[in-house]
Amino acid sequence: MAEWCCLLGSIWHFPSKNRHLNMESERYNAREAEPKWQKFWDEAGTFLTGTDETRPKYYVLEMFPYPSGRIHMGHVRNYAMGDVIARYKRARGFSVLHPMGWDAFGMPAENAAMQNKSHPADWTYANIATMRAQLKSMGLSIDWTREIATCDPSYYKHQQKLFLDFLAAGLVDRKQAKVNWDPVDHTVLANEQVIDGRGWRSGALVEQRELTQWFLKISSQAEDLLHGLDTLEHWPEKVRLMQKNWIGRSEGLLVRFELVPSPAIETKELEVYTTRPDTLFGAKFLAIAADHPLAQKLGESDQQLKDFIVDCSHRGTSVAAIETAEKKGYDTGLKVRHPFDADWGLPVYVANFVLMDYGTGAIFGCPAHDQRDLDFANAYGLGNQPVILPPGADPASFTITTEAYDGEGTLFHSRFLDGLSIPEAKEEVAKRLEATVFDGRPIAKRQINFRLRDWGISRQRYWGCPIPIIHCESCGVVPVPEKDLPVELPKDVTFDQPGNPLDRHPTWKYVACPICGGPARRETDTMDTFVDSSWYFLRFTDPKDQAEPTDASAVARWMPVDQYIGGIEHAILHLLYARFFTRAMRMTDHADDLKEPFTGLFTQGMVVHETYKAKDGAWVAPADVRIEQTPDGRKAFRLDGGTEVEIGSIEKMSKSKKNVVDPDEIIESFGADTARWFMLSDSPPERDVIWTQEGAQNVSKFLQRLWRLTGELAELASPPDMPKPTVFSPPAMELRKVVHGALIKVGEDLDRLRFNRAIAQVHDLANKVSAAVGAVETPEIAEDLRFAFREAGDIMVQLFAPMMPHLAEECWARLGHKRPVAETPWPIAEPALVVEDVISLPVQVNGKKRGDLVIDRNADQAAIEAAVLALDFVQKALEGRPVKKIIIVPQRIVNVVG
RNA sequence: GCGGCCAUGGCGGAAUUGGUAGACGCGCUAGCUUGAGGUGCUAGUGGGGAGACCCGUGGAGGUUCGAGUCCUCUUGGCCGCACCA
Repeated sequence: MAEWCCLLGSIWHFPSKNRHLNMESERYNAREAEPKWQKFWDEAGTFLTGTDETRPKYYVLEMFPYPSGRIHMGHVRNYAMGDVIARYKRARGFSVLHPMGWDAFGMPAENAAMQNKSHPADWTYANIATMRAQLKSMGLSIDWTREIATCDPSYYKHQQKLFLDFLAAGLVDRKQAKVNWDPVDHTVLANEQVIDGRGWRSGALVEQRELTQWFLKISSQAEDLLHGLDTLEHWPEKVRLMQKNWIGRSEGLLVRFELVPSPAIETKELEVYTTRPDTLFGAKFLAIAADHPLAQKLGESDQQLKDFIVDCSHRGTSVAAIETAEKKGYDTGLKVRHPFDADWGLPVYVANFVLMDYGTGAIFGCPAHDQRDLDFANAYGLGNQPVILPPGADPASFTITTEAYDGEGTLFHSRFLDGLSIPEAKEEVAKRLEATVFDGRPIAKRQINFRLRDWGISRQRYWGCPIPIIHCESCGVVPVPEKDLPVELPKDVTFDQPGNPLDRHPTWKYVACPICGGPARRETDTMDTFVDSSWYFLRFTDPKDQAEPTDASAVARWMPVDQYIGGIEHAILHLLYARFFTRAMRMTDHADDLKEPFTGLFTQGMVVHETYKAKDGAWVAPADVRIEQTPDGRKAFRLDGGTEVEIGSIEKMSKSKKNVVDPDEIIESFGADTARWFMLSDSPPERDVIWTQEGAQNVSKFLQRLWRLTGELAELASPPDMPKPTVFSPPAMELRKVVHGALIKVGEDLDRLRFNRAIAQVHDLANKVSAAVGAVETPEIAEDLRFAFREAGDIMVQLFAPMMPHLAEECWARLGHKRPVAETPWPIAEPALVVEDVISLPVQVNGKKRGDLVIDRNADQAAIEAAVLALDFVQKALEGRPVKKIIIVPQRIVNVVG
């Protein structure tokens, strides 16, 4: 063989001779290998949750899916990311918790039941079975023994217990409230579920209705939820900011204005909330919301006002309506006295821009320093009086016409406040008004306000967690005794009419009162499904516990979640509710001393795909399209008929535009490893990734290349257990440096979730290892080089194992290992290998690179300076100018200034 | 309207966080191999120039020995909130 090689020496420029044979004889067959290894891991229990308490724990969690029927590419990306982390951390020596469950309650199951005349439970569990099989075909390192479904009584039983404990702890409220009523779904929606005035699911225009509802008092935790954000350093800044704005804390003053007595009204005062008490001397009017009690009262005897109020309630909630909404008001004829001057009367208007559900539903208007107030004042000729003088402005000439000034400045035209800064003036006004008594109480009170409202959880639906309450005619609202939990959903329900099947069930809702035994009925509302997902991550720490929702020691062991991964669409709702639940569960002794549920949060981008449109305007699915590279660029043709279709814009995968690809088909044709690798390569994980058929093919080619390269390495490598030689020849040393360099970089990248970079490193490593293999001229190579090839093969496989676990196992076995790579510790880099004795320093002259200086790594400043000045390209670039300065950044760069 | 993010070759994107711009991949070009079903390999590939070199990170300034990175202004795109007093 060696002789033959020498005879045909030139052939070694094409080391592919071997490769070619490998390629023909043995392609990697994902379709066979993937199920084989999935079965192996499953039977070996490789991914059961680590029980070794001496190891540090790592809890990695992807947002659990709604069982809609089939997984989509977004799931593939989400779970591929989580799985890479889980596998990597496991290899790094952590005890890993990586569970999976189902967010299984919700309206689509009821909609499906209506359409198919089936039961929501049947539909849901069938979907779960399908999707579980699909997820398993991805080769995820999940501990399936911890699987939970929120629609299972063994789960919601504990949720009912939590509700009762929250109730006892004063964290639950039942009150009449104006709610968003979805007339299509026949249910109440949270504010957050109303988008542009429409139901987030049905798209129907939402109506306002007064209903008695159950609320979780999330606003009681507003301050803590806000402060907690500061501790969440490993959350995206964007999400923290969104939550901060959502909570919407403001510091202000409640001020009671004395009403000038009028025959129309008995009320003596009008209370407003303001964050700008400093501008009180710029006040020109008061305004109240159309649904303010005072406005309602006045409207009873004033038809014009009544008409105006009705007009306000019809105010559109669409984006366009708000943008074009004019400031409108109605003068009530009432007057209030200025708190600092009883002779100063201010008119009271009903105004369409004042909101009843914020503050007190009443404001004082200072037109000069608030744009809305100015627009209003200009419309009704109320004038304006500037009281804040911008820095450097002339007090004699400073006026406001159409633009309010809300910046920094000094008080003027404000009597005793003149000359103060805004904060000083706020303080002074607060102090004085707190000391002023009207009608037996201070006229003003400091108050912190939040935009965050309590969380209404009542839903008039069947497929949700029943609220464990019984309404008794004599005892009132009675909690279901704990021994009677769970309150299970009745199975015999129909969906042939709109509304809540529980409410019209013939027997289920009629029960005896647990207290008096008298006739009573069950609460027929069920919980918002966001409740289900607000504590599932805690349940995962001990999912089989029959007695309690959680176990303190399990919570202590596993919580918080170290890395949580999901879509940005949950930035506010789910993540805020989960943070609230963590607090509420801690207060009711269900969450140990847990402060925050998720230490690290990562919001991944979407999977997008180009769209295809036929001549007749119909969308065409990618599966029905063939892409060709033509001299005129990429073109798309229908598979049936071959007519060309237009390649349209790249959009989020959606059924309506048909630009979806089915994970099953991808896994069937390319394998899970290819799908996983594609999802992680090129695009940074937080950005959108564009799925293309060509891209998947390219990944598949690279996968085959890794397989062939591993085969070559297996032939060149020493046995797995060979001791490390003490001396290495230059080629062996070179290879080891490359391999250990890649090892360090991939580790850094995976630590920082930079999967795209880690993948680039694997590509680079494969290129370099390939070159080293190609440089071998004879199969009889020295032991030290054999060791280097052994190491190169092992480490290369381990580096891509988290991303392509099935291929990695197959390659690992091919390299002669008996134990699976999934159970092999991460390799340890030898840092000494990465340090060069001689380094190449880039040399700049006046900031422009002119060449490199090769010099001993430990050379001192003087030696470097001397060597740099001796370089001819430096002298040339200096063009005879004297050297003013030489900047040496150690190990980095040299800059000669001349 | 308010707040935030982003802008780098034909494309996706790197850039040790103020230190060699364009790693890696795609695409493209040339050649070799294979000869039929999703090949493989080698070389090249920011722009200009024959060349030493020059120009280049949306645009205009600035700070610095040195700026894709920091500051100011500006243009374009994306996202969140939306009359929250």
